[in-house]
Amino acid sequence: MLDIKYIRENPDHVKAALVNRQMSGETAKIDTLLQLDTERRRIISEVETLKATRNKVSDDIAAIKKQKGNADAMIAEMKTVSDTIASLDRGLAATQSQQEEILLQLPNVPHSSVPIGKDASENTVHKEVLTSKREFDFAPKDHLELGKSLGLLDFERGAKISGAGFPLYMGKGATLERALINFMLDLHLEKHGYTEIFPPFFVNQASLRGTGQFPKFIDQVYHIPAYDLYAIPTAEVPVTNIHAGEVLKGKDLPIKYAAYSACFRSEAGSYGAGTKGFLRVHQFNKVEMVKFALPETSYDELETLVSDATDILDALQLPYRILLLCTGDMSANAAKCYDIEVWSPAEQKFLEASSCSNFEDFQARRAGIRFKRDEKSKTEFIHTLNGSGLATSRLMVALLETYQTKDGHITVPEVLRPYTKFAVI
RNA sequence: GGAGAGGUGGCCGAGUGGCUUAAGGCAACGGUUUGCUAAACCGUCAUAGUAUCGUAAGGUGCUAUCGGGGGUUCGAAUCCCCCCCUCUCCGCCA
Repeated sequence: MLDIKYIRENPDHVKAALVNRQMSGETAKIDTLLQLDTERRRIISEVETLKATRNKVSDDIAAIKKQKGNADAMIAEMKTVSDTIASLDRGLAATQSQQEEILLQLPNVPHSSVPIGKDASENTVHKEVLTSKREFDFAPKDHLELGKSLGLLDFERGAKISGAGFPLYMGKGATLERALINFMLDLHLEKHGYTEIFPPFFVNQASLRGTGQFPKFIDQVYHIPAYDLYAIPTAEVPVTNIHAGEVLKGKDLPIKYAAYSACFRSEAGSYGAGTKGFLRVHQFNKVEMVKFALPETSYDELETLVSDATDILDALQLPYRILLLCTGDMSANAAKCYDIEVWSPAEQKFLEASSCSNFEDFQARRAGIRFKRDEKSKTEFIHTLNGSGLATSRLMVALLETYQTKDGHITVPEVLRPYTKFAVI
């Protein structure tokens, strides 16, 4: 959420951000917002003057009554004042909720280092690491074929149990998945200094609002009406909200959390191309990294977040590239975002395995996450960042395909063997 | 699911309609005293909104906030209703 004061003082900058995000149709909302803001402040000024009067006169009434005097006329007068206050307060609440509704829908302002572009075609390649890219002397099988022939993955039975898009891992496939999760968590804890979190997988609406999935992206989230709970689309939601409504100490920053969770996404409206197997699923596993950082260091923290994620791919010796997303392709909550894509030999294309973003104070303002530099200083909003490190689904695709042998088996990468306890599948 | 007890500032805790601008204590911070530490004493000690002064840091006024929301009243931490959370007991249960 953007600061209404910032919008009031920089309306053209905010409108330009919308245009750069290919949302030029939304710029009129800024004018509406500013009108509501003027109206809101006008009512506040009027109603607070009346409240000050009422508070003053109520004290006078108390004093008169204490001396057994008659205050009937003042009471009658204050009754009409109170009625006016009630009426103004209703108008204020209506104006505020309209303003809030627009504010919650507005996207973040992209950082100045983000390239302006209309869509994914204008993302720029930030870095490519293809040293481990493998030349096959046979036609590589895809992950579906490998998963089926080796008995690792059973999408048909997953569909029988739950529906399409709910993967079922079996035997060494399940073990390999668990090994990947443990390997990634251990690396982040031991080498990168993150604190492990195991969060709830269901959250309330306030948490989704805090990280920005509600209201704009709520159609992507599974909802259980009977309990009014939402299945987390990413551990970002529960982990970022750990500190919702809190004032953190400057000396504790940055705070770095790493969390495994299952992730649930309805992927409404995205059936069709590129949906087979793991390429698009409703449930997947992910290790998520979340940082709470000082505003002046958050962009440095973004760079290390990306390298923390790619360390996994380097260790697994999988080829990948890092994209810097342009204004038109970046998600609404982010100020700057890198995608990490891992190479699929069978698909002959890069698959998104991670998204690392700096939200600046966008989520912090929604979730009320602040900090004080020291005892004396005023509270400021913190900067939040998060990135997958990594999602196992696309990683599993790349891993199975890259490590397949000519006779249809899988060589387990060295770093995973302590976890799998087997070297070949 | 049933019954009961609770939720007050960073923490503890008083507060049954106006005398509370939320008592008192602890912790923290600044200072005085002090050979050093400790103690004592003095002071500071919320958050947000809004208006205003200031180049700014910040100051000042007003308003709101005692788990959340609504109601009664001239006036609510206090009375009423709904909800959330915590604890105790009972029941059920993977």
